[in-house]
Amino acid sequence: MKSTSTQDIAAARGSLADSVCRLIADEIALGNFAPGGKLDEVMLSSRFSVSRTPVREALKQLAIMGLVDCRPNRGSVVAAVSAAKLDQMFEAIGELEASCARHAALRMTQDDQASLIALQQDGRAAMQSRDFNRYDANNLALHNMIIRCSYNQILIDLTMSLRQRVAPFRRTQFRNIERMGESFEEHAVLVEALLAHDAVVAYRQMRAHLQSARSATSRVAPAWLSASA
Amino acid sequence: MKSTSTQDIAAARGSLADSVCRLIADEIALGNFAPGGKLDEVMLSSRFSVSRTPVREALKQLAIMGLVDCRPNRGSVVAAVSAAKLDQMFEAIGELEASCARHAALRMTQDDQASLIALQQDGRAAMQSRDFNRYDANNLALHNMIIRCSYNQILIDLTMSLRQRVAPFRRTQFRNIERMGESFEEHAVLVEALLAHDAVVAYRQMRAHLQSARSATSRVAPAWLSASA
DNA sequence: TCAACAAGAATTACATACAAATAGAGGCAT
DNA sequence: ATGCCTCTATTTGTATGTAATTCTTGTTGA
Repeated sequence: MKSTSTQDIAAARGSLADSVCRLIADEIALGNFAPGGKLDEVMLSSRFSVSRTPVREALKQLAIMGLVDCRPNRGSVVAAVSAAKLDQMFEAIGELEASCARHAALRMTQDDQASLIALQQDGRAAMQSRDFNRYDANNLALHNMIIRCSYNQILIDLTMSLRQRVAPFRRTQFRNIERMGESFEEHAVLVEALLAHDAVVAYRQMRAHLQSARSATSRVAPAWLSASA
Repeated sequence: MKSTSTQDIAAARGSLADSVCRLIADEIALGNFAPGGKLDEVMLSSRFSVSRTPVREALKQLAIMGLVDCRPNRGSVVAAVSAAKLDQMFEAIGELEASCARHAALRMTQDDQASLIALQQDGRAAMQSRDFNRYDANNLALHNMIIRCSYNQILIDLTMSLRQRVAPFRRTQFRNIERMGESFEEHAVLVEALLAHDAVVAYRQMRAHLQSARSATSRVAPAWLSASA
């Protein structure tokens, strides 16, 4: 598949390395590069029609972000995390998003609240029409909204970065109607707390919500988890 | 000053880029490179006796870590953060360390507890002898200990990384005896909660502790904070 | 037959050369 | 005199070449 062409590169402003970095990150998140798979520099450079230098810089950046594992003199592979580490990631996301929710409860504006209500209604519609994909997208949008409403760019960056990092391992947990309804109910309590500026409940509810989402996703226990990482 | 020579580079195993990355990070943390100051690639490469390639890769990595600001075609500068952003960083650290404290309360081993007690006693000695530098070091060690005791490598990495990021802006807040005593008392409550496996109090106390440390440091309001970042 | 060693192939790491873009200074026009 | 434009010099971005390390494979010995 040649979904990424030279034009994709040129379109992005800034250095080629950053563009390549984003492109590889997207491919990883989309699952086109399997975890554990080797990322050959010449393969990547020919794929994106650039030289090896920006590819190398991109790989180094991705290593810092935790998406690839860069072994000295031995090449780079897509970071394959152990089940234990994936669990730690979900735990950390829970902590971060819960903190975001608390701050969001205290800081979100009227406009934010309106957007939140709109998202919730969209989620309800998605649930009622049994549209798993739509609900999944809505779930993502709702969480991103709450994260942004923390109005702490550091927290936002950390949380989004970590979410991106687990993206390749995250298959939609909404494959059955029960989980979707459960999720919607949890969202409802959460949104109510946020609208009421109830920081304590918002925090606790977000934490509980991600806990149940965590156990829901952990059941789709996958082969692409490495034994040791 | 030629404190960093070729030998420093050779000593570190692994790629030159990673070594250069660490060296630059250290220089920044130590304040040898002032926030906002330009990081000329040829200057750095001659300083560390390497070519520009590993320097560039190191700068890219540091940009991801947030220590430098890499502007396209305009060079890299040491990340100068605004007072507002610094405050956000302290807030985020508070959230992360509080989460670590909660997990530490539930997960720390007997050995961990013994180490914690030893650290607390060392802190008491430092306070009683009015040794600000020693107390500062002890404070750092105690916090690092608690962070590690979360036994969640993701949380540990995120927290340590963020702490490193604010390091250049952190001057010791223990310049008066009152703050030191205050800090020790807060630590005492915290340690007691940790030893009792009281997650709720440990979380709350760590959060409160970092809050007061934050206001203590924010008073040494510095000139090297950029107006806009 | 299996294990260990050696040689070759492939891939990464680093350096250097070249190209492109930006910032600053100086001149010109208004 | 001031604002704008252009030219130049400096610096960054990319490409390619060279050296070093690792992985593979084939051979030899037990």
